[in-house]
Amino acid sequence: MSLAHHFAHTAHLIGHPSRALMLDALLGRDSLNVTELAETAGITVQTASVHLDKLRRGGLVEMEVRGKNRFYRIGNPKVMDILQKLALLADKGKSRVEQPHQKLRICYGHMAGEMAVSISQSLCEAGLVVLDCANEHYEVTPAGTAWLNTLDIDAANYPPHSCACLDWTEKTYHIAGWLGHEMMAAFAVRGYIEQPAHEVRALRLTESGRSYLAQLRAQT
Amino acid sequence: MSLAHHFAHTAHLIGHPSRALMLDALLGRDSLNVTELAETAGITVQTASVHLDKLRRGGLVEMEVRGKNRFYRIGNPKVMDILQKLALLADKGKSRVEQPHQKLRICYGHMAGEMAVSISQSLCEAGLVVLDCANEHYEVTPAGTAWLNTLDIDAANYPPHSCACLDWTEKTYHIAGWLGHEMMAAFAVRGYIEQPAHEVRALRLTESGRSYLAQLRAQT
DNA sequence: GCTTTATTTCGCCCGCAGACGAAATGAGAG
DNA sequence: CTCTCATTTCGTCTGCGGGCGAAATAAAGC
Repeated sequence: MSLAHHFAHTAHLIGHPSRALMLDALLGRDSLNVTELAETAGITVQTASVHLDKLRRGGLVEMEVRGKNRFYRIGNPKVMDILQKLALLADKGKSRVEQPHQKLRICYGHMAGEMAVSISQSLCEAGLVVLDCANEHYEVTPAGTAWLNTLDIDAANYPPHSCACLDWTEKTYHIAGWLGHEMMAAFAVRGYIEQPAHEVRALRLTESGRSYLAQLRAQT
Repeated sequence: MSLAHHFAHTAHLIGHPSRALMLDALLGRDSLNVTELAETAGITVQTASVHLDKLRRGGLVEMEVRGKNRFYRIGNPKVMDILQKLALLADKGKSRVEQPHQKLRICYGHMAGEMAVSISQSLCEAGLVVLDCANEHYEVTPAGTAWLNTLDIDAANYPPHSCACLDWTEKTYHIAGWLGHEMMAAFAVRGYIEQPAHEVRALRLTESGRSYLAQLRAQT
């Protein structure tokens, strides 16, 4: 009576079309406000409001009041995990994705996961960026600026430092902010990383990406 | 549009009270027929029938026709996993169950998981049972029969061999069939194993159980 | 063949979750 | 203070999914 109640409640929250659409929208992005979420779900704001409140009390999303906006985000990595597993169960028999590569995940618009952490460390060791733990940001060195130019990224258009993000599972910092965003975009364009079909926030390092990083690390 | 649809559908199936109760009932036992499941969920047979059909098409349960009965069971270990994770999300903040002990799980009425595999291997090494891989069953040796007597189990009441079950995750055999069932019951009565509250098909080896097994292993 | 038992299909009813409009609250901006 | 924008609360309506009774199907026993 107790256990069934528990998982039934959570599943019921996820199982609703409108709520599912909002959760889906939150998977890729950092955080969205009520109006934006209502729009993506195709419902009015007041309906979205009660839905988000239920999701929040169910522990599926977190809310942060910023100004007159209320931003919602998926605060718990377990939620991502569950949504992914649920989706994989749905089309069983069709796509036979056995072990979803969770080594690279999109973390609030930048890259996260094991691979991203190791990438960040590689760049650190190569002297392209410097991690400032006290202020929780990365600073781009002159060598780093030059390197970014080879990726068609002009560091002059951005602040001199970019946010460092503490990964949930890895417990180490990795590059976030504008640098993380641009890096991910550049890597994706060049085919260094790709997003497998039917995967939530999962990225895969391609063969060319692997060799590129190896070459980068060798230049140190 | 696609991904949200997928996990929403599966979650919707789980999220219904009646269906959740039936899934819960299936978690502990091997397989149940429609009538039994309807009774545990507190609904009529015809309603349970359509629910079970939905669950089956959703890939959450499997059906086996045996005589005029149709037995349903949870065929996919991922489903157990998901139900457990969903339940853990539900009462987050209350019970702080961080790492559910999945080392011992009830597998279709017998014991499974790491611990069960190691128990089975211990009995093998102690010469109490002999694994026959070709026929996928365990044979009870004379020494094993004597040992079972100390657990108030009379091997004479049963066939000379008991099914061997290939564990999903462990990829090795462990004792199933009547022997697995009786062993689990005997161990539970003697307090060697216990079922933690709020846990799905999870068993914990108690202190006395640990020492009992150590003693058994030492007798070899 | 008929009977019994298990399950599914049909058909209808009903409650309530979810949807929106309107109004209230909250939180800047000027 | 007022105006505006974002969000929540209130009140109300409606669609549809889940529920059951009745009937159809299936499978075994006699």
